[in-house]
Amino acid sequence: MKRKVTLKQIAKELDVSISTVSKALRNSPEIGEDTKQKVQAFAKFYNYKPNNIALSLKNKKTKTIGIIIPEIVHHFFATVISGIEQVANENGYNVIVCLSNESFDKEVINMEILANGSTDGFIMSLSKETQQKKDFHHIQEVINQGMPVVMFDRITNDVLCDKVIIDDQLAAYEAVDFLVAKGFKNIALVTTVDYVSVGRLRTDGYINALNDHDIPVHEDMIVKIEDIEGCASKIEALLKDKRPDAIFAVNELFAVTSIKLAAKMGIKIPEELSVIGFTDGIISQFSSPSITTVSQNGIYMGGRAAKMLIERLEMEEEEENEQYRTELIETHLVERESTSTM
Amino acid sequence: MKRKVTLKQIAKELDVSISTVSKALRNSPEIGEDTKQKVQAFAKFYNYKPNNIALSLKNKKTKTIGIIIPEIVHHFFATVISGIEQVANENGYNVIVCLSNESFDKEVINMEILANGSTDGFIMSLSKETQQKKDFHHIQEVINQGMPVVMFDRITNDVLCDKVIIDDQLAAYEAVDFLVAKGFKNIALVTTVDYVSVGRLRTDGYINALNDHDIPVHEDMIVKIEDIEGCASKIEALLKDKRPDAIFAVNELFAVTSIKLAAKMGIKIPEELSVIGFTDGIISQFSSPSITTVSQNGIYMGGRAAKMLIERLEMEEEEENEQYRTELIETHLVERESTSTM
DNA sequence: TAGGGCTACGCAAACGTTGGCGTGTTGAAA
DNA sequence: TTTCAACACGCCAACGTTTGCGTAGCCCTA
Repeated sequence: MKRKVTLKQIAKELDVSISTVSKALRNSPEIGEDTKQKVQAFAKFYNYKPNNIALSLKNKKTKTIGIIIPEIVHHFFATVISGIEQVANENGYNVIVCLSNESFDKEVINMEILANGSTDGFIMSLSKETQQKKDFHHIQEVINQGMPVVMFDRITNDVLCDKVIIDDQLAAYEAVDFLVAKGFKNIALVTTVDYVSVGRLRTDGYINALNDHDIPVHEDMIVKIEDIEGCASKIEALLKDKRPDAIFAVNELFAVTSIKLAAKMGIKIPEELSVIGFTDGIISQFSSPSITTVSQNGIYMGGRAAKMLIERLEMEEEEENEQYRTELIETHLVERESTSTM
Repeated sequence: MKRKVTLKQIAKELDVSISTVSKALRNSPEIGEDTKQKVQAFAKFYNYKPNNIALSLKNKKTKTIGIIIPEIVHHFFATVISGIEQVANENGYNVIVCLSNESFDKEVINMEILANGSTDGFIMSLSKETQQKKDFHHIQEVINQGMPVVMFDRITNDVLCDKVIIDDQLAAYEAVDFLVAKGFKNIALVTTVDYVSVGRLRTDGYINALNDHDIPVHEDMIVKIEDIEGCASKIEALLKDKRPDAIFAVNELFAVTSIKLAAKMGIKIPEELSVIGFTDGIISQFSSPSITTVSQNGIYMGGRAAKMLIERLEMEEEEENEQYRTELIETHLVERESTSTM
């Protein structure tokens, strides 16, 4: 077992000083040709690679991005990570991933740990609990310490930083508009509880769309789901009691669950019920019928977030007052089998 | 913007030495009561937290686990990460995730970068290209340097290290056995090309099961898929030409694709065709009909891998010769709607 | 009053790097 | 022969932390 070789060992072996080795390896003109040759050959032979930790300590840069998301077993978040990782890698950064599991406390702890030198900045999406508590001191603190933060998808306006989001309200509006254009009047909404920012916005879009088309908004056509466990019964009740001719669901899971329940009740899709989901993930593609959905390009979103963070990290001091940006990612409707073509 | 406070700053402010501050904060009996009080109060006020990088450098421990997987937009891998992250966190470790995108070169580069001090050990699943090239020098090198490696799912026997796998062959055998027990004779296999280790093993299980039941194995009932693009046409040909009464697919995607294609061709599922998949993911649960599948508990698998790695990391020197283990994770068949109940 | 022991602290090394600056040696020009 | 530049290298500090060991000051005892 040969441990990693250090500058010191090379120096000792070659009977020169540590700094000579360092400079020789970095091709400094200070060092003579033959010494350089000797050092470089030796280093190559022993496969010398500088120690990242030592470099981080010296440079006060870790070349690492901290990602904090609610969960990873979720297609959208996985795609975002994928996008971040790609752009990060292209720019010489690594990513360290922490999951909050929708818990405020875990989010805080993770941030604090990573903020103590492990990362140069953060890309994050808020946990449900954090959105509910509206307590963002941990994020503010990190920003105050001079670490840039980029928030995506589940964001808050209470913290000033770069953000990457889709126009949730507009996207929802367009989805509902699409349904209205098809002639549906009895459009139900399956959404999350209000404190989830994206849920709230999508709900607003739904309401606005109906209002603009002079379709009355019935509260009992709106189902707000707290957690996935109890979702079936609520949707079932909606289908039975209200008999909507279309459903707009704010995520894939709600959409596919609606479809499955409807199928079980003998409601034909899309003939008797059209369904539109949100987030173009695996489920929408492979469910039968496949689901018409508002596509949200996670890879692109992650890539943009990474780009924004890295730009800020590599900004010169003088530019540092550049103000924060909020980037809107475009969405589009992917038409599939769950909406009728009438 | 108040930057992080260091021991040195506290020392200066309080007019004591750095080591006094350090010892006071760690409650050393060497330091007088009142000095301790003063230092601790000051540190708390300024929210002092030791710098992880400096600690890593000093202790030669990063408390970080490197994860290298082919891709993250893949339910199974996401669940494994989730399991790793959880156990890692419980033990004070963070995880740094790198994606190989099925590329040998990226796998090598990622490992080399992380091995230069960024992580204490690795948990990995091989990229397709690596399995094909059978070149594992990068892994061997890391192990030689004294960093433990735990491989999961896509492993190789050419490298000695801890491993966590399911008994792919047995699981496949049982799935096919299940189909045979239902009376099917015309059982097709949709699998990967042979160099993917798990694909190969599952194929072997299929063949063994048929052999044991004296059912002839027809090569043309076996479809080997290289990449997902061309998969539809091959499966379509199989369905049309061979008219199998059951299909065993080595992953979710192949299973759901088979089902969708069959449905398009008017083949009723499960009445005319039963399908069993592998990996109990989102797709199997939400597809219609939902898919009977061999469940592979990714969370548990990741947790076990993390546990094995951490145990080895925290092993005393003297125990270090403990030999490598390969842990088998149990699978079980989840019966759903895609297999007939006859 | 000298010696011993204890308390409470500081010094310095170490982890692995980098880079500014100081310096010994050489050779050539004056 | 003296002087000076250029070259080639080493020293040292710094990044932030921990910890073994040295020691100044004090009190107590013989």
